[in-house]
Amino acid sequence: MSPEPRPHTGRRRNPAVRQAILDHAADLLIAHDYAAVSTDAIARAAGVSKHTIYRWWPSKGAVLLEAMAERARQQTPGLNTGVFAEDLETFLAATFRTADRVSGLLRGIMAEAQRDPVAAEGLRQFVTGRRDELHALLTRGLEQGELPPDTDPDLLVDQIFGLMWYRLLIGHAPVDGDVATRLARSLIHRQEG
Amino acid sequence: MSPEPRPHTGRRRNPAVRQAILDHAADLLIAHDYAAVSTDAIARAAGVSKHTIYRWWPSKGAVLLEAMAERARQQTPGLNTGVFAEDLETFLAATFRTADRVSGLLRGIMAEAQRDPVAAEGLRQFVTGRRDELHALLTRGLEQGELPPDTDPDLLVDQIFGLMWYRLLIGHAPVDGDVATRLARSLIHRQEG
DNA sequence: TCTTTGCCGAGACTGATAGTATCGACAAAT
DNA sequence: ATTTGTCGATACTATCAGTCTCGGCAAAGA
Repeated sequence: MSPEPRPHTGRRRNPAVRQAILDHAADLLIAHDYAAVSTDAIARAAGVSKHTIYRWWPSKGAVLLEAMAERARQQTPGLNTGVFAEDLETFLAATFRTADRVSGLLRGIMAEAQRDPVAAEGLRQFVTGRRDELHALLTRGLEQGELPPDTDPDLLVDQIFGLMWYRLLIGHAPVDGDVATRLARSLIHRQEG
Repeated sequence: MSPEPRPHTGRRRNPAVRQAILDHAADLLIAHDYAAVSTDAIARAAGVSKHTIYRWWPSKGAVLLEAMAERARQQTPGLNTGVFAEDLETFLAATFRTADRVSGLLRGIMAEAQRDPVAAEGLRQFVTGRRDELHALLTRGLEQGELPPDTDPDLLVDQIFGLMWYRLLIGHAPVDGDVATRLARSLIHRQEG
């Protein structure tokens, strides 16, 4: 009862096709409204059969999610300089600016995650990764005494990413480097009160 | 060229029908998955023709939005006691608990707002109202010296509501009275550092 | 009471979309 | 050469948002 007696013969998956699907899915979501992005549209833009999409991904949300993760991986916020205040500001500025640039992508994923469990679980994992990064950074700041000693890192992480997503989804205020700076400084400054 | 020479004759709108639509729309969104809530489902549940829904609302998102606003109006967070720390905690606890109870409704609206401009604009107005309330409360706390003097109320409002929405939408952590309390205290405590 | 106006339900209809199924061509490994 | 599996084309089902038409009926004025 070996699960896979024959490793893999026959034609292999074409990586160019996979990349084309992910690229065009991301581009469509960034450029157009979320409502305009259908699997047919993705297939058409990528020059690919819809069948091929569903061969490799279980749902549209799964495609969009992987496309987002792919884009996110391309830009990782810079390494730590060791100076907490500087690191925090850099991290937030890079995160916010990138998020704003691909806001259509993020908003579409979030909407899809509310109806597609696969996308929801994927988004949760993605978000967990980002939260862990920021959590580690904040913990370091806490240990260095750069944050109030009674700070709850979990709560603070959700305040920061929460603000970002909230503004992206509602659109009442910008998500840019300026906000990132102001936010970072407001968190640091408090200890001097 | 009088726009409306005859004020209004003929049969009037039945308020019970309007209420039934809004009630069942909200109930469906709270009880079921967002994906399961269609206009057909709302019409069926409310014992109403789909035609009647579209006579009074321009889109499904508009119905859901008004249903949400209706529910939100039913519970207004308690009045101010004058003690800022107490008021803040009460406001947050009431807001968070209510939001969690109708989380399905909120998540559905947010998803719909990403594809329906009518729902987006409505949600923005709704959210603005809530933001103004909290903003006023925080400003009072700032004037009373209960918050760090360099606090930016706009930023803080978005941190608080941002955390709430972020947790509702991702579902990685609870939105309850406990979180509200911890959050409120973390904001107050800082001045004592 | 009779007529007009407009609400409302029933249900057919269009168009878009997610996801599935079938087929044939073809590429890769043995 | 044969087997295995990829891929495009295309048709298909099912669902859903939103429109349309029809017929019944309730309310207001004459």
